[in-house]
Amino acid sequence: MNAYEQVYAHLLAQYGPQHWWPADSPFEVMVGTILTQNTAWTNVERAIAALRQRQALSVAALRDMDESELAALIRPAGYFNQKTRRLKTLATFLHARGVADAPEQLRNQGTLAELRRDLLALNGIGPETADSMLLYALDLPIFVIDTYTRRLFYRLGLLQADAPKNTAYDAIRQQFEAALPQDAVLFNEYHALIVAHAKVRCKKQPGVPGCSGCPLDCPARLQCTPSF
DNA sequence: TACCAGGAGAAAA
DNA sequence: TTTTCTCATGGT
Repeated sequence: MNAYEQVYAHLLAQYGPQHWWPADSPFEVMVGTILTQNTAWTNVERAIAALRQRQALSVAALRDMDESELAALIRPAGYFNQKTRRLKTLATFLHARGVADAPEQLRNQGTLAELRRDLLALNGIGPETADSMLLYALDLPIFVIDTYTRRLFYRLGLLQADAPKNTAYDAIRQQFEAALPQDAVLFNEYHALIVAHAKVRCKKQPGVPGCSGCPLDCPARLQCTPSF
């Protein structure tokens, strides 16, 4: 068992299955990936709830909706003007691809690499958002790299350097994918567990060398000694 | 009050 | 090419 598999086993044992993504449909996942950009999930939930109340969680509804109304609905998620444009772009894309009624069918329209390229070409969809859609909405085996992933694996010494957010995304992703079986279910659970771990707050003696309060690194952002 | 939260794109250096 | 700025709300 390599280091990446050991970390996964550790996280799964500690936190259990996370059952991500928290959504009722693949399209809701796609909407959520945009709404959660640089935003706490609790705020996204408010926006999703408003969209559901308005029966707007469909490609057609988002395409047809007035921009000002859409912006008002997603206001709790922040960046509402930006995200309004991004949701409109996504809905227009899915409609153009002929999958407005079943967005999950997008997965049958090309290889993983082709679909990723097409999503990245859309304004407002970067690597993390595209990969979240591919993994959590389309069940395709691609590993999502986010801030939590970088921080945890840098602290564990499994990443060479704490690379800036705008660089080395694909290099880090490929490092994970090379070390693990190409399994969407595994990638799904692994990333969700990393997020679950990041949200935990250390309650023991953080900052003390050798602190055993955390199994991997200190979620309190302090310098507990990483251990397996 | 200041900072952070499941980023991305444009502008500036 | 790399770094900085902008977008914005809600919780702590």
